[in-house]
Amino acid sequence: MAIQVATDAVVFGYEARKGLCLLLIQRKTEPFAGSWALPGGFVLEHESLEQAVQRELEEETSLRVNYMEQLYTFGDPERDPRKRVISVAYFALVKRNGQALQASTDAADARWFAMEQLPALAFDHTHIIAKALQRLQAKLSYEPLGLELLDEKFPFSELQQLYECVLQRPVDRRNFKKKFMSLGILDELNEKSVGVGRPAGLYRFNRDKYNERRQQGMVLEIL
Amino acid sequence: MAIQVATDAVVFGYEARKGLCLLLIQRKTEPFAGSWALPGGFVLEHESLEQAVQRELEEETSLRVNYMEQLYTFGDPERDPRKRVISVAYFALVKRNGQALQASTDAADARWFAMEQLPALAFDHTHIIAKALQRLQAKLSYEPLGLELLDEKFPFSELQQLYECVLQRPVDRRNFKKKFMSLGILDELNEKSVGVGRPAGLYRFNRDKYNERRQQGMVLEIL
DNA sequence: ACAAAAGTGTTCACAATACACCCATGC
DNA sequence: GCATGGGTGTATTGTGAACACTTTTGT
Repeated sequence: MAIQVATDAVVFGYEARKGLCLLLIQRKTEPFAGSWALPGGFVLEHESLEQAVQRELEEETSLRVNYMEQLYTFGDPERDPRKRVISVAYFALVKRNGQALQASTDAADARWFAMEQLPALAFDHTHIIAKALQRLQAKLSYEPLGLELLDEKFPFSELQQLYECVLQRPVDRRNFKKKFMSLGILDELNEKSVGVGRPAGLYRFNRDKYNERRQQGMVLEIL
Repeated sequence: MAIQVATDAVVFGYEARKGLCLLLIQRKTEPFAGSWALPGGFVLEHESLEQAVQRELEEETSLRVNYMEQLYTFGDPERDPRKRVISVAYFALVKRNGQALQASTDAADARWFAMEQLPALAFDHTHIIAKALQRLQAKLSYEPLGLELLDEKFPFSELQQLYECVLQRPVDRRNFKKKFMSLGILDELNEKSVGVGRPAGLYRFNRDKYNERRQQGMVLEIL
């Protein structure tokens, strides 16, 4: 009997109200049927690892992600109680606006959970999530990953709140804006947000400028 | 037919004369028999991934490494011409002083190659090595990994040369020493090196102090 | 007019950089 | 005494951090 290869996706979303959220599915099948778990499943013979994660994610939640990278491979012989399975975990970010979740195929349900209110999880998924959160926090400081979590257009304060929420510490408004704007990857739009208080200018991520700077070997230290 | 799981080890060594070196083995078996490749092989049913890399490394080269961490998992369906194999690559550092290489079991030969003079390699190993080198360069800047490549006792200039060699740029002697010493993780010994020119003071890595600082959440930015 | 959130500049302290001369040993 | 590499300090510049008041809107 051979070793099986699976993938799991740690998918983060962000909402101003709930803060950082995580996408989980409820398992239909043993082991851990009924438990909440990361979306994922076995890799097919002829697909790449990336294709496998994306396929599983779509099958289980009908979701398309905005950013994805490999996180880590978990291979403890005891991580699956039934057989030997190693899992290549991926780390993903998604803009939540609009996209509805829709459980299907292998999942009984799919839901967003606030990071502070995660349910008990199957396998070693708590461990995987911890690693993903570390990665997110680390990368946020030197890559503009936060922009992958926000809507197309957003007020600057939302970006700041995202940073504060993920890094779990306050961020000075003026210093943050100064530094972030100096990266030259945000465009200010001629639109204002609505709501209570003074309307805020809206910004948009300029991916072209970003790629340009990257290619020039520019290091983007944000915090 | 299932997917197979293998591990590969990218093992770096350092020698003042040759600079950064890489450990390669010559394959005995198909595919790519006779080619040079990274040490590695299939994971057994009941061992962890780490155990697998270390076992393979010992079988093929009789070497024990000094530092090891997971690098990345390579899963392109075409990476092995015969069957589907995914490989979990590890990144390792070894102090070269003394330890003799000894090819055995699965390897026809095992040798250190200077990074600038690598032979043609089997599979996607060139790609794996490129990723490992990136990782080494990146980590060297914020973790004292260089110390895992040097002898127990070393003159400060050797550490500096190691950094210059890996990062491929000159480093100012005084600034480098100031910064590195301010980390408080090196002990100066009452011994001097011998050789041509003025004898140099010898230093030793104090792992206890290092772990202490880490636990205090200290960030070690080196360059 | 008041509550709520947005916008904006300056000062200060520390850290990174650049830089050149003298010292100890072996041959 | 000369060649080789080792050792050290200071001045300048740039960057990160701290900090408070005014503006715009809705109610």
